[in-house]
Amino acid sequence: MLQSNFLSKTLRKNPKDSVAISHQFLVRGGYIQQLTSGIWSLLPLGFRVYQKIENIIREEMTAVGGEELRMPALQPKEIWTASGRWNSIDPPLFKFKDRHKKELALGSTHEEVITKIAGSFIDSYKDLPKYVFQIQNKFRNELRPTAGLLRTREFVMKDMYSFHATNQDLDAYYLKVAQSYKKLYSRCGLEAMMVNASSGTIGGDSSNEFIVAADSGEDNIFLCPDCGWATNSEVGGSLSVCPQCQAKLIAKKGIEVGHIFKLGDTYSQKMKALFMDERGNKKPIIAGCYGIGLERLMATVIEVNHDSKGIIWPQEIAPFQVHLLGLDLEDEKVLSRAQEIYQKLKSINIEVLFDDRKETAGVKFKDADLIGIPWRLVVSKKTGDKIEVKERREGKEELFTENQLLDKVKAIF
RNA sequence: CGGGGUAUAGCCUAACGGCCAGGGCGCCUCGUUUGGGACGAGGAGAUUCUGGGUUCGAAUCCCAGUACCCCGACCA
Repeated sequence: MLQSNFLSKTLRKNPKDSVAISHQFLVRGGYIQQLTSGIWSLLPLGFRVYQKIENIIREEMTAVGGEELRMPALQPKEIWTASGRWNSIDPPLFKFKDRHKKELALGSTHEEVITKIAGSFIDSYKDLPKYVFQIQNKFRNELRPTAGLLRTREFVMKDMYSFHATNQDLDAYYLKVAQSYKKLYSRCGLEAMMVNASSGTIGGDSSNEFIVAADSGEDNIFLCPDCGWATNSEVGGSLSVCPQCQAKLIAKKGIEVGHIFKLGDTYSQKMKALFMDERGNKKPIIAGCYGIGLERLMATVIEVNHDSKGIIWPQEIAPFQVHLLGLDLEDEKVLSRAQEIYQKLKSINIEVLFDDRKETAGVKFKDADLIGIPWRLVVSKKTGDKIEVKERREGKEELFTENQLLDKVKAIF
């Protein structure tokens, strides 16, 4: 991709009212733009990162047996009155009427819709278990959106739902999903802790949150350094000692990047999603649900992967794998050299962003730091027929020949 | 929703109640530059959020509305 073709531009100054680092760098780097409070566009650069995260999540959910589907954002009032949540869910639904005066809502979560679907196909214990997920826009009438992408009113969520004949089967699968969550966060460059959590208005028997430690986070958690037990202060209160091993707990701030629930038969009971067991008894289906907010995950990555100059993307979700800066491009020899490197990298399927703009070296370096692609290459008069290579995170510059560069790149990606 | 704050060009901002709302970034033109946000000259770009009020005179003071931000609300 040629940087001269970008729609967005970088900004020198932080947006006026911005506080969160991720908010500042995402806007300044040209990744996102605000439409109105809590509602954001993902610009081409931001959308590339988003798509990488989406694909990682899709892969991991598929790996634990999930089948992808898509449920509607527009939902009728009836299913929400059936579950008893039309007026009680928090944050509230965006509600409105269609031209026939029929009441509708924009879905903030999909337990109602999926329970209706599952109930219609699952008749017997022989039909269980089943696992489905979607990656879809959610709408939440938040009291107050905050911090750029960290809390918004419209966002994309991966929501997975599992259906089981027994609580034991749910428990086993729940652990499996929890493991896949850890793996997925790690692929995104994050270390997430699983903590005991409140189930809020989703309901159910118990739930766990995945928290990434960050001073900018708004969740307070207590963590046991010895056995790894952890809880959100919402449920744990102000504990000082681990209930499992009596070690002294550590208090930390963090960002919630996922929440999984053992719903049990909460929705199946209310919405009559029943199956017949081995003895011919009708029973409510046992369910679990598992959610991740994608834009929040993206912002959280930046909260814990940046320096004073800009973002430092982890390899797997960077918008491009390498950033090639062409300096002195008015010099024919340098220009054709840079274009040659650009084409060679593309021909071995490296995602390369080529800064071919008519800008000074300083501008290109500053923008590269801000945008945060993990590997920076420079071709200029000074580098001659070599290529300067620098890792965004480490910051040491090395001169490579073309073959050394190609070998290195093949080894990394 | 309760509390607090802000609103001046695409972005960041200045302006005691007093001349034509000033500057920086970005944008256009010309020239000089070119390894860490270059320099000079010229140019375009504003209903100072909206509506009322006070005043000889309002970006500035008052009232109302709106929008956005921050703290609070068991939120992915």
